[in-house]
Amino acid sequence: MAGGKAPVLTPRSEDFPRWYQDVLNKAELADNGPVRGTMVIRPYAYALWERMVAEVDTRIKAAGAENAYFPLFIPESYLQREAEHVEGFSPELAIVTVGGGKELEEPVVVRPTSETVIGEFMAKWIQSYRDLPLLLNQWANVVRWELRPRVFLRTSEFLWQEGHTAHATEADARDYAEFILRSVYRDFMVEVLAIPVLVGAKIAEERFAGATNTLTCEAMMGDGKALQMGTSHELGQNFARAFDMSYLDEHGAQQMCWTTSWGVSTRMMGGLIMAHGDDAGLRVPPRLAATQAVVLVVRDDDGSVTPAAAELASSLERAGVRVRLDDRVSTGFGRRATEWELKGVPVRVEVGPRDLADGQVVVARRDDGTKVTQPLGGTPEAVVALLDDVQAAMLVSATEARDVRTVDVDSVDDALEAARTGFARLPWRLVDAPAIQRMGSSAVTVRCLQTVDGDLPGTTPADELVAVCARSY
RNA sequence: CGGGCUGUGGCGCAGUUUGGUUAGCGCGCUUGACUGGGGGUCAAGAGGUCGGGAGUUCAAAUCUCCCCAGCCCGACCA
Repeated sequence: MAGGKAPVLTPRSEDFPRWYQDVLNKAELADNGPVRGTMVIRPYAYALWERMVAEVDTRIKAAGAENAYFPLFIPESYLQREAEHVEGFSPELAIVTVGGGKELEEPVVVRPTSETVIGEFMAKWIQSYRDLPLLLNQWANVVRWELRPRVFLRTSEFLWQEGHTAHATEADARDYAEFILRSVYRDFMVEVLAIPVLVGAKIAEERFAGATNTLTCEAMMGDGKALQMGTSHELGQNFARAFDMSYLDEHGAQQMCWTTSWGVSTRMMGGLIMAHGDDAGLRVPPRLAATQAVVLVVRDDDGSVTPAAAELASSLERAGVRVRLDDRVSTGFGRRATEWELKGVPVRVEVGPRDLADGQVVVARRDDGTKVTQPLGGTPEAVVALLDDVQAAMLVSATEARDVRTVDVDSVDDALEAARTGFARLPWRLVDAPAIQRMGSSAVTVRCLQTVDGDLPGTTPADELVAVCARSY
């Protein structure tokens, strides 16, 4: 009991990838699927994903986009209409050649992304400048055959949201791509996930296949590596030309559309785990949590504790808390406390006979592990307030953890050194082709370009930009 | 595609070199008792075509051959 008990998880500092695997298993988040590279998302993790979907979907709708659904199967010929697009995606395509027992005349591709099908239909729907902008989104699964899969971070099939828009002008398309990045993605990640993200532009080599500009939200994980959490692309007129998305303007002249696409995926689950997790497991920020508080019956010898705990859970629910009652008193207290910690439930309310006798409960917060006693009557208000505190504290600590590992440097050598443990901010003018080569051989890449004060490049001259360099997932 | 390694209850492994009776161990699971404020203790259980096939042998997890699957490193890719 005391002392020499094996840790619940492999410590993060000992073996980070192993720790990640342990969290997936012990917190009952996911399993590997039977086909290599696929994953099974278990109920607890799926509940978190549903919360992500709800929050992101609300923001997407506020940005004016409407949901629709396009087919899983795409004619192979569609992909081929945009040269860079097909070149970028062909190595990771899953292609169906047999259907209904017969060889297909034209193979169909399992969508790796839907620019092409959606482009085809947008072209059909857009006739006039009055049809613009056309703002669509779909929630779907996509398939990109992966050789080095990792659950949530890189799987052959994953769930995501892909937005596709068409605009009358380049400026309008650019503004919208930026708006999505800032007001949908960054806002969600910072406000709900409590993960501070850098916004920036990808360098040409890292752009989406077929894009003229790729914007990104980059987060730092607990081991100092970067994770691309979301992207928003300006597609210029590449897809508009390939699919003939054109319209008549107010002067009766034919014009070509400008399009964008943007997405976030189940990869965010991996980001959540690696940005907030600790040696006791996952830590879920309250605004995301499907279960914000668990009321834990410590023990119940005379049958009086469970009803009191249930009543407390009801009052928490009435106060707007997403709460769950754990009255499995036949399982040891320690076991259950550990389980909820592994799952990262932000607040745990412990109720036992001793507490009831004293007219109080013990309230434990997951983020920093502290416990306080609380008068029974005032618990709902206290928990509501505490959830806000936890949310704020998690963002602060994640931001501090990132900033401590972020260094301003002025040489490639120093950047390589700094990238061993975190992010290096290097003047972009110092990054020439040989420098990219050198960094690449150390698995370091330019994650994004930003202005000096951390904003999107916009029209800032290239030699005033900062390149954020890091190892990445 | 090249090199290396591994397949044994749900998970992690031992046993294979030197064939030998009912194939073990830890975790998990079931049942019960005692417990209970941080993975509690004890006891009794359930669960295995030893990756697949062929062969050698009185006898194969163990030796031989073929096949399959997975993992790691390299290459490639993002």
